[in-house]
Amino acid sequence: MKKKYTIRDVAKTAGVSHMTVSRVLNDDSLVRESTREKVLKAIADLDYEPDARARAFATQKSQLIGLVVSDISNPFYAEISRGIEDKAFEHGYSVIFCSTDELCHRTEACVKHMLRTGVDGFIFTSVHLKEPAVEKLIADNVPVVLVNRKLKSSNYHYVVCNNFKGAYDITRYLFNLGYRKIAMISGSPNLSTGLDRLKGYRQALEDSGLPERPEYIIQGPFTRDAGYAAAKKLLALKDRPEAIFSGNDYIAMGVMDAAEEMGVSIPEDLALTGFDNTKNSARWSTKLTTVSQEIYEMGNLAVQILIDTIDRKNLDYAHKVVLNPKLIVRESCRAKPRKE
Amino acid sequence: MKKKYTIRDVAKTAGVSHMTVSRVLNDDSLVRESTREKVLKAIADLDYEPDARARAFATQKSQLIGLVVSDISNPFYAEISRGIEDKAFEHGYSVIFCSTDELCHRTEACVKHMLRTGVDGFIFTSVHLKEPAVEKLIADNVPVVLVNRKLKSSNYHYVVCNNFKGAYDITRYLFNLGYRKIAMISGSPNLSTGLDRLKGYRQALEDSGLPERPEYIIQGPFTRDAGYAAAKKLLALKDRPEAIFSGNDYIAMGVMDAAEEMGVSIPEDLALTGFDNTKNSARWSTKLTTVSQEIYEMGNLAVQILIDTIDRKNLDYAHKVVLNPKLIVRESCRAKPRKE
DNA sequence: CTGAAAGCGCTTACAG
DNA sequence: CTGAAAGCGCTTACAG
Repeated sequence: MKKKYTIRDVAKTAGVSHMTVSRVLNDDSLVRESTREKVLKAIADLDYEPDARARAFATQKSQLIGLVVSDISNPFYAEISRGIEDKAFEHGYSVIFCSTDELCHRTEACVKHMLRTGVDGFIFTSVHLKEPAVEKLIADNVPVVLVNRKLKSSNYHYVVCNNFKGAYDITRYLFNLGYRKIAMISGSPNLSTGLDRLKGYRQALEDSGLPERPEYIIQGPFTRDAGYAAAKKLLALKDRPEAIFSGNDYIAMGVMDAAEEMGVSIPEDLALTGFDNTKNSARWSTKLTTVSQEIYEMGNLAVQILIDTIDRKNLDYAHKVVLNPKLIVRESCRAKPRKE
Repeated sequence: MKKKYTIRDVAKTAGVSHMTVSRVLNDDSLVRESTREKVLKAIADLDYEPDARARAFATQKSQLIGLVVSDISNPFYAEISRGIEDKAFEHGYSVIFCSTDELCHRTEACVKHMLRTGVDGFIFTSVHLKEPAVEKLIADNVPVVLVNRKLKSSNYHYVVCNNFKGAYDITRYLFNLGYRKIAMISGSPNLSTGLDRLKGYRQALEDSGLPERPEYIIQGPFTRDAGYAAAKKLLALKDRPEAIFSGNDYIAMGVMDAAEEMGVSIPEDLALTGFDNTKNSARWSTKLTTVSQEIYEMGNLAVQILIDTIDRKNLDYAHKVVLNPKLIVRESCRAKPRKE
């Protein structure tokens, strides 16, 4: 690196005190215009850059947001991250990220790591219903915003999609298409997303006057493999479901794998839906009916709330933002043919 | 936030000087075991956490890596990012990221922003052949590693895929399948990836004794839309190509769109290949023959080199790592049928 | 509008 | 093995 100039070098060059330089740097208006110009010239001449670390230390603010995410390479989270990044940048914040792979001990390690790097606040997109490390931060009044998923405990800031409604609507949609044997491959029950979607499905069954059949509900991780395994089971049932609501699009992808392997045609023999409207899900071997969330916006909003919290330390009441999802109809399900 | 204890509070509690506490914190071996225990107990009792900002200031190191990326929400870059993150975490570094959307002025803004946040070094995954902001950093001896793409200038650290070879191999593969009319929809010519893949294609044509036909080469951005537009043109030619080598998988996706629209069947009427082996490209409406790169590993290696550079300031010679790509054969192209 | 003083919480370098 | 001194480069709060 080239040799670093300090604020005092600039001051000497400009013939003022270092305090005046500091004022110019911070756009303090209490500087005579001619003085400001002298200082700006000195800054330009020396190609001076203020020392970020010194400033962070003096102000007790790093302008750093810690983003704890399930997996940055998962497109869903990558899109949230982009929403977070853009808004953070706008406000002069940087965001550091850490992937947990959904493991609580990694969440804890990430938090510790970020505390050591000195973030001003946290965004979590990947919490389980219980997550001690996160709950401790909240209890300590560290600025925290949750995105996508919620904790079981209640008083904190969050931005989520109305997963209950999304699941309810899509199940009702299948019902309205004429299906009565509707199975659900739900995500993990210790995640708020999986839980809420399951609740929505159940409520829709009830409101449709359909019985809940335990063998039609399979819970597991939100993965293609889990979807594949679950579909193999469901499609092997004697009384096979006519429609499957998948807890997310990756699960639906696994269902497609299984269906293809078992010679089950979608949508002829099986109506299939997903959840999330994952990028490109419109282009899979069968175009997927699904539920879209405003993923990017969730990230955006979270940063807004977080920065408000950091600046105002206004932790008296919790921001609870619930966005509405939207049904996206594609070819993977169509009205049930009236055979018999 | 709860009230912060300092190193001096711990010292007082433990009945030692703050220097001794500092030593314990930094695993300095020159501390008597009994003293160390006293200090550790005091740290635990107060639930003391060292102040990251003060430490960064005192050591002149933030343990922060700046990652400048085209778009974190693009799965290709998200995977590189994950490779970077994991290795960084291992070494106690955090990574802050900034997306540029391939715009030079945004690269510049990101660099400025990261300099202000005080990173110890940079990783760029998205440079154009010329990128003044990056070249300036390199000239100033700031630790920098490029990943995926190279600059035109020569003396710096980089980790890339052998794009020339990947393109060469896949073009030869098409030739060996019996195709003679092979078009290429290349990425942008001011990116090293696009350029090298085009060179590989050209060399393969030459070595195959095939003439280069200008109307068979279309250059543009690495996007689905660009692929679509280019394919519309190519497929409308009087002497239509029998095979299209797409500069990346997204372009190939656009080709599929165009082919579907124009009633051209893949692989029956048109052999198609991509580049990158994008996740799930095995599951598109037509499974794509493509070239795979070790994306995650590129990120991993880059961090290794960057940290070496930061620690040793060993900038005398440049690390140039070139990884070999691999041909992935799937159903989107098959041997040319011998008709006439 | 400008400056001298004190301090943010650590670490480095030296003394013992 | 332990401690007193000085300093990293800024900003905050006060004085003028």
